[in-house]
Amino acid sequence: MKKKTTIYDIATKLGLTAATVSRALNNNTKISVNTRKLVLETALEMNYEQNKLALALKSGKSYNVGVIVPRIDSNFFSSVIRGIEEELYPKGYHVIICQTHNQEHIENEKINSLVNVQVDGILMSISNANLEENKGFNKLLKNKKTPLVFFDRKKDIKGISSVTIDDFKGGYDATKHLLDQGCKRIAHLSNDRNFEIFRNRYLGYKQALADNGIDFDESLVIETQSNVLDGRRAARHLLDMKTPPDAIFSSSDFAALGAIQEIKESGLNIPEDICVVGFSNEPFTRFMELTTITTVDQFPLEMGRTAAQVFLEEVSNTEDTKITKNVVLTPQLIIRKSSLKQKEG
Amino acid sequence: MKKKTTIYDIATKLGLTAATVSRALNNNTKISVNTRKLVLETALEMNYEQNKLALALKSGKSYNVGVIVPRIDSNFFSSVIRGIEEELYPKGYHVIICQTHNQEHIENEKINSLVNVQVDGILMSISNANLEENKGFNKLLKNKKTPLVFFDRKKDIKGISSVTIDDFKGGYDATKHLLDQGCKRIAHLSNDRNFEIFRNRYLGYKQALADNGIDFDESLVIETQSNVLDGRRAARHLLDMKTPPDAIFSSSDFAALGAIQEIKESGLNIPEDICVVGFSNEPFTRFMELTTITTVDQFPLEMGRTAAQVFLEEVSNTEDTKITKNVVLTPQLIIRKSSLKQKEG
DNA sequence: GCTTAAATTGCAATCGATTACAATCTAATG
DNA sequence: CATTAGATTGTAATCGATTGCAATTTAAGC
Repeated sequence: MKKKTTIYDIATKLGLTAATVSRALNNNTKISVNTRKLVLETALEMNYEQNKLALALKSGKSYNVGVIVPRIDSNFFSSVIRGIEEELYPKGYHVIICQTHNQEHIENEKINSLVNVQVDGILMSISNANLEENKGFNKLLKNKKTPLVFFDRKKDIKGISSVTIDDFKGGYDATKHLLDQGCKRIAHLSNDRNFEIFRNRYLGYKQALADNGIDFDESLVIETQSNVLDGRRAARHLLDMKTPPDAIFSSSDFAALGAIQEIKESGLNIPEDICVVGFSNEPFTRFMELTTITTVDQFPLEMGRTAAQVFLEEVSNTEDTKITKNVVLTPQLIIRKSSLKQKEG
Repeated sequence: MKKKTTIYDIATKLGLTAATVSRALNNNTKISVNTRKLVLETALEMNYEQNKLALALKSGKSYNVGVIVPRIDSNFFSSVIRGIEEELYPKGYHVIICQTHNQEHIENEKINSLVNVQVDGILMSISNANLEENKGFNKLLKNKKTPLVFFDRKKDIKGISSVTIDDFKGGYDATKHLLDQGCKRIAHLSNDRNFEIFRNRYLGYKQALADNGIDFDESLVIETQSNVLDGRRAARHLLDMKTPPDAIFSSSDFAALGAIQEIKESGLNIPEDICVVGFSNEPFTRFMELTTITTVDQFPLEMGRTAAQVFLEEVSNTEDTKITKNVVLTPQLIIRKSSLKQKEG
């Protein structure tokens, strides 16, 4: 097995120096036309390929970017990652994937690990609402040369860029839509509101109620994980109330689906008896046969692309002052059967 | 901004040599207990972290593994990747993601690119049925030091490991199930049979027919892409036949969904008039309200884990002879409403 | 106290590419 | 023909960690 050819091999063959070969290959400093031609030809003929590891060591740039998400096997996160990969690969970057499974200590570990392999930047959706208490994270913060970009689940920290959607607007629009449908008693399946995204959806919900003269009723807000079973449980609880709600706005499509299943099994009709709105525009919400689910699209592909662009801007910034961007994408309410009552007449 | 501390910094501080520090840190050659203790303490105190890039250059091992898939935003592939990441991270590897979008030239490029950054191995699901004509791929083949593991969409190439499911069995079981339901005229939505997986599902389908005395009818096999629209088109075509089929076995859940939509809109009932079976156990097949979809589970998480294990075996193999493993997982037919006729009585 | 083996530690090369600085060569000018 | 600016190329250090071999120190044995 022959080893890879290096610039030294080329240099030896041509009676030159590695330095000259390097310069010729990089089209860089003044090199005579003949030498350059000769070097390029020989390089081609010897199948030369630049050793990226050597380059990385010398330059300190690995051309790797780390992406940290709670999990990759959800449509939302995999779509974001798709966007990131598509945007960064053409610029020469490779994308390293890390999952946290929503566990703080794993998040810590992965941050450390990525910093340790000298990624040129980290794009992440946080799993730990108290990220600032995180040792690895703080080290990253101080070390300002490695750009950090939050997407979706961000934390509002000075000097850190982020790409999110306007979750407040998403929550507001969803709720307003339910009000427009004539609903008066709208429940909300929230999630851990230590995370900005869930807090903002909740706040949007509250504001929409307030703007439309509906009293906020805390008993109608239920903290729910993003899964079908939890959605069912929450719906069951709501249906068992003395005065059940006439609509549910869920901050998760999965929980919305669970709610729909529970409601239907109770013999109630959607949207006639209860309207339901989810959040994320997961593919299955469109695939439902009877009751396609109204939801809020977060444009994950776009979010990934944008996060990547922000990273590129930061990493190519040569100024002393750090660039910080906080991009907020606009969500879109997608109205489907689960919340659209027949117009009369 | 202070730079990272290196073994030289530690050495200087202790009046030692980098070599000694290195050995002390690696617990390796004989080093006096005192020196080791001193070095370890100082390293801790100076926040020393090994520079992985330097290590990578010296050792030739990057501890990065490349994963190439057609796209990441499908439940199947993202689940495989999840499995790979979970298996490899504890062993110190990072996972680099590449998408091909089923385009040969992109696949080529990404293979080259990964080899170029000296990944320690590549796990891939091929996009190009003629991969052997691929320059970058052949270079990889000759260069036997970098393990290559196919998963799912493999090519039968000597010396290359693979992890797949038994697609023949998957196709056979699905078809047999339909026959058991009393179906006599079973159509098959296939896909490009230059890929082994689709060819094997097709062959399993044919064999099940043959074993049960049903004549194979080529006009009932339709080549279909894995998406809803193509499934609809194929179903339309089948429904328009003089003698429409009484069952459809689709090698894709998405195409199966499209078929179901088209069939229902034609006023026909599932499974009474036409039974439908898909392939992959995509989440939505379980979420259908009226007609949950019978499908074949490919255990993607397990597939990813296994592929990673095969890689680990290959990479830790010190023998001269290359290990080659071809693991075949067993698929599982999951029977749901779309194909289960009411038992009489 | 001297010899010798064993235990530690140091020296220097290596992995490949880049680059400041020095050296050499070319050709033009007076 | 000598001088000199400008064009090329070479020298050597650098990025950090590892490791074979040499050198030194320590301890043991007589």
